[in-house]
Amino acid sequence: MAVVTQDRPGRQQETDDLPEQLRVRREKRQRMLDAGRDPYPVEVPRTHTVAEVRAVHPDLAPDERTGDVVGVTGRVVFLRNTGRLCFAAVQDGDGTRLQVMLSLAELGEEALAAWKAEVDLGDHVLVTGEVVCSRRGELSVMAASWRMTAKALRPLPVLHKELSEESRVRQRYVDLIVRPAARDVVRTRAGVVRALRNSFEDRGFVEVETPMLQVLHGGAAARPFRTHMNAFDIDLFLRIAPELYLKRCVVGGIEKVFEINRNFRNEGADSSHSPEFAMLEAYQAYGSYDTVALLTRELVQEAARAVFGTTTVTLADGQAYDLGGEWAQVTLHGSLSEALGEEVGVTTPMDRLVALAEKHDVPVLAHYGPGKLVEELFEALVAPTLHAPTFVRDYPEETSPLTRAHRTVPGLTEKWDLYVRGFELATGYSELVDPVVQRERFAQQARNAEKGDDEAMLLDEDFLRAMEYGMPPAGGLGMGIDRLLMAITGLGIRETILFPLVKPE
RNA sequence: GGGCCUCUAGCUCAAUGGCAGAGCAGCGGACUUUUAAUCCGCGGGUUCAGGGUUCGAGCCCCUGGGGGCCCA
Repeated sequence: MAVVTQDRPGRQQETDDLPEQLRVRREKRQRMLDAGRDPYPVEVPRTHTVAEVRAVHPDLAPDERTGDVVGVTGRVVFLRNTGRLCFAAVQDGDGTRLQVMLSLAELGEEALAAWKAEVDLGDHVLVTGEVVCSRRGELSVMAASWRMTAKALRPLPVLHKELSEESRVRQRYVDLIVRPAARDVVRTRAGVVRALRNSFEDRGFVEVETPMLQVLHGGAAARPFRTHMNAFDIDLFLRIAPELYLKRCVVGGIEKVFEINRNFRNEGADSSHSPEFAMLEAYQAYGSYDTVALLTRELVQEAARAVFGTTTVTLADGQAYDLGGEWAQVTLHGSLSEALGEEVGVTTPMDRLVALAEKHDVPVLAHYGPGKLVEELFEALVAPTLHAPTFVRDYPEETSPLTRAHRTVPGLTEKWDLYVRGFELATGYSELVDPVVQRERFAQQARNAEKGDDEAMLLDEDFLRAMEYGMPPAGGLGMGIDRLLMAITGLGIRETILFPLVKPE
């Protein structure tokens, strides 16, 4: 792309309006250009990363010289311009720091003066010289030459205090520069996703990518985002779940299939919800909710081991949290009955549930059926108490329209939710594969929509057609990647997502 | 949706209704061993926006906006 720049009479005026520190840096950049020194060179002769220099010379004695000449690059994070011997620390991309020293004797008057006049905190520089150790015992590069590799036009924030929470999120690039923990989260997340893929690979699963732009949204109970496609002049939805497409894959013979990708839900944003979030879904033909429960536990434990080397993870608040071993299993109605001190089951009448809800200050909405109300009671009374990883099993048919009926208890489905530290981390099912029953469930959803349930699913005729070709029995699971990061790090969701959505400034 | 807290210099934060400040950062000067160096000097503000009360508002009141926490 060709960019035409020209000096306009107003240019000086524009820079006059800037805060002093931004103006000063722009002027330094211009002075470098005027002097024929490129503040943004295309290529610089880096010979070693900072970490490599540190690895080669781990234990130099004070004042020791090595004879090794290296070229290191990094962002200047410490700057001490004294008379004839200057000190700086550069930080490499991985956060490793190294001292550089610039002396009148080694550099000469002109290069040293240029360093003092042109280099600010935050600039990227290349320093070439001998690896030495300072009199105070600090591993250093004694500069024989230096050059700017990228002039920063904005000052770094104070390096000794944390950025405000809002700045961290709005300017994550700055957060990443100044806060090692922010960089760690990025690497932890990458490690977790890699571990998940490895675990699936080991078990013979195939990774696929299914549509994010959908004519009909389905596969979950949630409000969707809408968008418009100009070429076909049709409205589309951003997907709320990949489920109905992954099941089409299973129909087609991809018997072990998974997808890790983004879902979009047009709902609130708070410390545990993001409108776009990364989701894992997996389907296993000839499996059931029991086999995917085991798979889920192994996925989480293998991810923790891959990233931390242990299933006992240390959370952000310093608490240790054990994800190892077998995990507890309770039933939805059983755990709720225990919390209520009164037996409730799938046949407990609506008026009794409403009375219990009122007693415990749980709001009852008009379109709630008994199943939905039981779940609301559970979420209010039981979920927050489930600290250790716990599978909560056997949910009402009413709220699980894509799930197979329980093999022994009428009115229930073979579904579990996995709770960790009080929040829902994953969910699993014995999938419904009877197309006639599936059609009836969709019809019920349509009736719910008419009663005002804006999370009700739409009837997907093509999905039903796929089911009518025959889908083998299967277990399915879904797990939020962001939630998984929260579970093993103890961080809020805005810390696990690099660039969470924030309202425009 | 409700309640509470918060928004001031590049960053992090102070400031009984009475001259808008500090640390770091910046600018000028000194310093060949500094580690958030030290010393001398200097600049830097639409106090989130708009309205109101007042002799006088960063502070009190109202409306709106951003962020956070708690509750539902």
